[in-house]
Amino acid sequence: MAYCYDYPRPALTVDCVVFGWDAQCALQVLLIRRNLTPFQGQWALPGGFVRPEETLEAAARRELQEETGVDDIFLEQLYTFGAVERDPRDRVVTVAYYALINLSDHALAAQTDADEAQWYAIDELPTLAFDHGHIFQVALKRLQGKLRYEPIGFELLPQKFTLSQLQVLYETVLGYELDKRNFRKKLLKMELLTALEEWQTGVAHRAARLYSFDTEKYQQLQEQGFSFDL
Amino acid sequence: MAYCYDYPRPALTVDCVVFGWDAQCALQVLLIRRNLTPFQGQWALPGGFVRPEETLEAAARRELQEETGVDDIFLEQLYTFGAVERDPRDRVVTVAYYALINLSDHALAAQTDADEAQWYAIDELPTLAFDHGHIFQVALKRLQGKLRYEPIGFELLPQKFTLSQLQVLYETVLGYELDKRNFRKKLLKMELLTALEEWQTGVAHRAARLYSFDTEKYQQLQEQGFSFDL
DNA sequence: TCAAAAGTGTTGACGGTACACCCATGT
DNA sequence: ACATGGGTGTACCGTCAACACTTTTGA
Repeated sequence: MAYCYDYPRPALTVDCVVFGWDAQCALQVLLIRRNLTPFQGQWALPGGFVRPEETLEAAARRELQEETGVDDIFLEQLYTFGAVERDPRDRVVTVAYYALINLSDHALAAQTDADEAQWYAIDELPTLAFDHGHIFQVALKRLQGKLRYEPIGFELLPQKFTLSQLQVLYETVLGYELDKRNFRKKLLKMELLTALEEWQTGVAHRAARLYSFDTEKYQQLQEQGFSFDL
Repeated sequence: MAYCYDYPRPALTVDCVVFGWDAQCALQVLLIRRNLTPFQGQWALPGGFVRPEETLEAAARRELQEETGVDDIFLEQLYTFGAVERDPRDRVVTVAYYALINLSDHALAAQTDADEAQWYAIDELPTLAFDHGHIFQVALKRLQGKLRYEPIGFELLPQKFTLSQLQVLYETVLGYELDKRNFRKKLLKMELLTALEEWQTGVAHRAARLYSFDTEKYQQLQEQGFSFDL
């Protein structure tokens, strides 16, 4: 396609806030160390320029793959940031995405370029380049908001999980405690969890039953007007 | 600022889905007739290119002002649309906003350029240019979703309104009926409405009391963790 | 046998829903 | 006087929150 519209164009990038959940039950964010100016050497969200022939989401997935080896994960558009001075060198508008991933299934692969990628616990983040600190805050707030009324917490857990793991996830992300009995009652009544005939292993106490989230059932119920609510 | 990043750049526009509510209690959308190719002569959402020195929201407000004379209204980012072929001539990414306005207070001013602007009832929309039909659908769904848990319905009404007007607004936008007594009880219990010593005029029956929405009180309550819920 | 987490029910309070009639006003 | 919408209360039911003990297992 030709350049039909002759106006000066802001540059357009995508940036990803990738949330990970590990076996130590801490919420983490994936950062990369920049090896280009500006902010060379500083930590930043993975991201990069949108190419002319790819959609925004495709650009986000490509950058994630290139910079961190992460593939095939939950990814959703967050917000588009367009402050004029957010990049000191040029006008750059960025479409931010947030992603959810469980660290037990997706180890960080070797990166294809020289950037260093690393997980940081969300309460120990270094200072981030550009307005990435702000973008992270918006993403965290969105995650907290969505957790209660959409079943996205399961994206952070392994496919098979215990109810306690799920509860700790909710408590950690939301930042407050939940009653064990009420939590279990509410979840099981929704009938979205499949109780497996499998149990937790490697623990020094009674093993908990494993469950899996029934995506198909959720879609069915959703079409009938059901809406998830923690 | 110089062009520091040497990549081909998609063009960047903003488009606005402006919802209006009129005295006939119908939800409307503001459209303009295009006088440029592509889609010349077709109806489209108001919008245009983002200039290098303005934020996205500023661009949206400027385009609205230029094309429709509309000023100083509720405006919020909706979503960013980046399908590769959404503009047949060039790669154009658009950041969509939605706006709410009450038609009794804001008549359509004379437009500063030659575009024709017009309100359409949302169930009688013409075919729209580009993917604007899709953008409108997304905006409508967002409006329906937000109406229930944020007090944005008041943006569509005049500053002083009756409880029945508010109820009709909710019923129309949400698409289902509400119980009069329960609706009033719930709203008044929130203590967000100020009962005025003023009454509806020009009706051929008992005049209803006018209320106004107390924005300050809402902000106070919000800081204390209160959340609006229809 | 001890430690550590798994698993399980009941009660009281509150909020949601359903529902019908009289009142005020203008024509 | 009549037509039109304005305005009001109660009873039932389901959902949410609070709360403590027994069971299982590995060390």
